[in-house]
Amino acid sequence: MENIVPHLAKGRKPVEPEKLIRREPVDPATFKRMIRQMGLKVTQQRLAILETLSGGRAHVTAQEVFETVNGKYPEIGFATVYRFLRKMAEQKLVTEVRMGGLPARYELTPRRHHDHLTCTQCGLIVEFENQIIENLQEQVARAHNFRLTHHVLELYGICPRCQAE
Amino acid sequence: MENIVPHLAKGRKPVEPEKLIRREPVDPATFKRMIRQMGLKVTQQRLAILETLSGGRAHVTAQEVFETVNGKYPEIGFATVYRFLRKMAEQKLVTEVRMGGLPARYELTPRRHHDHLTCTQCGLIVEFENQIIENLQEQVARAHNFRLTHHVLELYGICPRCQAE
DNA sequence: TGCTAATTGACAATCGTTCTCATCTCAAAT
DNA sequence: ATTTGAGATGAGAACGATTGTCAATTAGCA
Repeated sequence: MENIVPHLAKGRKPVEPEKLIRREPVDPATFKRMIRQMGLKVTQQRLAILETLSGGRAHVTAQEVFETVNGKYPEIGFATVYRFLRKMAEQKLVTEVRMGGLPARYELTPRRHHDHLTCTQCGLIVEFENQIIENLQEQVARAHNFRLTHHVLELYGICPRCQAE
Repeated sequence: MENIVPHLAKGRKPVEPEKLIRREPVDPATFKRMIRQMGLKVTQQRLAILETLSGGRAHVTAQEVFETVNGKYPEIGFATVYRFLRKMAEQKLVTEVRMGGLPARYELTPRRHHDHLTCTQCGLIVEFENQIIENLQEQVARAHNFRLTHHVLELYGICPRCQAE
């Protein structure tokens, strides 16, 4: 059956791994600083979670983080992963990316703000920045006397490779 | 505990009812046409759901639709509501509005496309149109050779009334 | 009016996420 | 180094939204 709610097809063929956006690994010492900065205790679990967030694919679900960390620290519970991700999101150290009704994906908050362009066929995520759009959003909020706190801009479409097929 | 995932506070005071966006009721005969147009059978349940979608608050959750319809037709099951809303969303007759991790809200697809500006304190929803933003989105997609299918633009902030408090 | 596929209601199941609580551990103060 | 207590953890139950299952019902054409 078709799923309309999720903007990504369920039985989709996954995007080629080498196309996934990745980020440079972060120095482990930095992690401790980040955790202390949040006023939290430094634990093995939290370091492992940060390591996972930093090393591989940029946009991961809580489940994916759990599974990866679970490989190294089999005793970890998924509640810990969810809890820490939430804490970090509160402090804006990680950013949630929500695509329709699908599980939330998390990324270490990048220095520069960006939005996402997602392929509904293969799940490819392309990041883009557009300051003009940002400005126009501010303008819209001002016009309605809102104080803007954040926004969600997700574009969905078919990537070049999937169009070709 | 703070909830970061939903972009709306859980224990929020609800928006004043008269501020809720409403739409003009639609002629019942139109409903039958809409249902037939989708290649579906006309049933009391479906008419009641459409009536609910059309009459009151513009943006309603599936649960709210269920409860309203349930008042008139106590035998209705919520599966019927979900099923029909999904069918209509597939056919783009209704549009889903997703705000963070909160339950999806549905509205009869309006003639003119618009996006939403939501108050994270009281849940007030303001609709806005901005053709320039739309154009820029198209431009971004083109720049990455994507064929754009749809987008989600939700702005979140504090409405004037909540700022005043 | 009778037939048949579409639709329904009841409720179980699922999925992502959060809560509970007894146990454990980091790190500040000794 | 040891104590100690707030904070963190793991296991699993609970949760809320949504979807699936299936036998019983119904719309609408012949």
